[in-house]
Amino acid sequence: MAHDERRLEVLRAIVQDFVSTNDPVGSKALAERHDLGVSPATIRNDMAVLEEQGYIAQPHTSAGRVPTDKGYRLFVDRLSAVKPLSSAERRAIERFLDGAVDLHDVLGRTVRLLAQLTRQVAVVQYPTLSRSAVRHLEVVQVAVGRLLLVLITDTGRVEQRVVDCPPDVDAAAVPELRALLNSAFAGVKLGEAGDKVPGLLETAPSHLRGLVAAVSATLVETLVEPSEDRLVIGGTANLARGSGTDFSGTLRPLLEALEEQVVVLRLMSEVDAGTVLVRIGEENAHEALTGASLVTVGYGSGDRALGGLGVVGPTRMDYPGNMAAVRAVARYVGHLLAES
Amino acid sequence: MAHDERRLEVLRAIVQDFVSTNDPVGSKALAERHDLGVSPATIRNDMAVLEEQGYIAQPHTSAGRVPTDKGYRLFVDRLSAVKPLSSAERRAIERFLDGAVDLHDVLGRTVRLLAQLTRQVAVVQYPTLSRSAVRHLEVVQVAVGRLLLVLITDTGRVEQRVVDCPPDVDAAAVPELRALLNSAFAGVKLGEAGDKVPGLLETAPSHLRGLVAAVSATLVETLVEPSEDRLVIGGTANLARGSGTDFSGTLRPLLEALEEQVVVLRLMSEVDAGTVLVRIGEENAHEALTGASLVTVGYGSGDRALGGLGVVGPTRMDYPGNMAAVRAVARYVGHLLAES
DNA sequence: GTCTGGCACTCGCACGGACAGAGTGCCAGG
DNA sequence: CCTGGCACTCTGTCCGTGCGAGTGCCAGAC
Repeated sequence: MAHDERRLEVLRAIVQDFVSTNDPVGSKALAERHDLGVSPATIRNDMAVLEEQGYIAQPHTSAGRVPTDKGYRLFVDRLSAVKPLSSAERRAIERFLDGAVDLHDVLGRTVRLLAQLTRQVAVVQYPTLSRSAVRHLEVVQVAVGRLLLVLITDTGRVEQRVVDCPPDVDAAAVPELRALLNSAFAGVKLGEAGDKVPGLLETAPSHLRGLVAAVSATLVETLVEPSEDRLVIGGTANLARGSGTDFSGTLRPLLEALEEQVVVLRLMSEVDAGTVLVRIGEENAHEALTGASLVTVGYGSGDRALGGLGVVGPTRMDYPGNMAAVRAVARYVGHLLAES
Repeated sequence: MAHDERRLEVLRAIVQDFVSTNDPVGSKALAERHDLGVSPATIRNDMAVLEEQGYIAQPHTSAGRVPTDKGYRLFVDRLSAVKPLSSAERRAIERFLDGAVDLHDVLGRTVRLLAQLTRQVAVVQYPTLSRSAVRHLEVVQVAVGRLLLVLITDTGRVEQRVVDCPPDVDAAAVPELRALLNSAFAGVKLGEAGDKVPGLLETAPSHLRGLVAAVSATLVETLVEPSEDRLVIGGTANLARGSGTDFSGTLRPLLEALEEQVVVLRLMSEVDAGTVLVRIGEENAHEALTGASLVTVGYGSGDRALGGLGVVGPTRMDYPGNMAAVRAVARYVGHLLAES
């Protein structure tokens, strides 16, 4: 039936117009800006149906129509063509990310890049520790009875903890301990590090056993604990754009939720590498995100995602553009981390 | 002269009232809320003088008076009594900061704490590398022709860089290199690390010389470079407080300046440990900060400041309270870093 | 059956005048 | 030198009006 076809076309036009102008869009303007081949009156009929179905709504009786969350959802699922990035954007990605000196730098650049490309708030998660593997463990005696444990993962992440130990540990024990830990944990995914501890304790020479137990405990407790995952956030200035028409009263809770991190981290934990996930308005369980949309994707080379990244913005956002940007950046970051 | 005395009292009252209510304050309200012992008419005369001297201004002909930047300056310099923290606040500081597991955690907690105590945007600088001393240098071979250099400072900061090296480096060279670097750099302030390089190169055995040169170069270039200093920012949600009366149109540039970091870092570099520095409105050279005030102080035990911390807020802020909070937190953080 | 043009209707919003309130400056008297 | 009183100014607000945008519906055309 050609009707449904055109009705969807109308919805698409409404979304596009509203996203670019931020004004409720009326039948007349629609007919002028898009050549749908029909008159405003016909469009009005279609709009009435779309409204009845819950895809659009009018803020006031005599204003134009605005897409609802449900309308955006349909748009994202069925109506938006994949928008290829411009070559300028591709070049910007390379220029921005090449030359990063360490993981912190990579993620910092990534978040700035994403914020700039999408003009939204960008969020990048550190590679999840539990999915990273141990590249190296370093032990340094920093004082009597005090060891510093440094963990370096294959994703370039470096974490350190101070471990208290008996004061009678002599200098020779440290290299021994280091060797022991590395042979036990090197290459092991951190999520599975806990399983290695019993075996390690058995094979450890008796004079080191207490030490190994203490260090392993710290390793598993404070480093593998996934709640420790970090987030880098940037581009919050973009929230204050558009003279505050979006997020008029909800800006503060949103900023709070972003700083809290825990909400966003939970959402990030659901991402898959390769599949861009879009959450629109009310679809977000958390109240502060009710008026916002998230576009997220996992990054990481190969199988499982190392972490997530994405953007947060008003429901009135350029979904195709943001999805394309997020996907492209994630892909590039994945490659970057794989080579290092 | 009793006149000047009372005039300053009036200014103090104006600042206090305006800070707490955010309404231009008139002579009548002043006479009611503070017992200055004189009538509104007399206060009006004083206010006229204060206005002529540039300490206060009226936004509209028939509105109350508002302190100018100059007025705040006088208030901060001469009129504000040091406000001791409540015991609840002291306890909050301890509760918040104790139990931090590493430097990142300490600074993260600090920024949240400051933001919460002052209800402003909080800013904490990582300990400046150039003033930190090397505690330990670690070298790990992560691949053929690729070394990972990890630097641990006495302030608990950990930085790492990848160094390319000739592919023929054998496994035995790594511990040798590590020992060499540590004996040369341990305890050395990073700002002076560059001076040690020539001596190190001379004493190094010839088969390691190339390697040592490459590693030292990376160390000095990318780690000592002070521009690399980092900032932690929190509490930006507080900017959106007060229904946006402060920072109405200037919110965005301010957020951008904060994210840019470089502006704030420059200001931070001027701090002294122990002396709280207040910069008010137009006193800030950078345009985006023109409508804001900064309260900063250096932290660090003993002589020179390791880094700075402080808050950013509207010129209409509780200076005594924020100064007290900033000072107390800095002192506590200084102790915390000294023990670790 | 479907689309189209026309028409009456409903609101929101911008404009403008009136009004009340707050605050000031000034002046004369204590 | 302070005080009470008074006239003046200005802003913010409220209300009524007119305009424009947009809709819904209906009868007629293809």
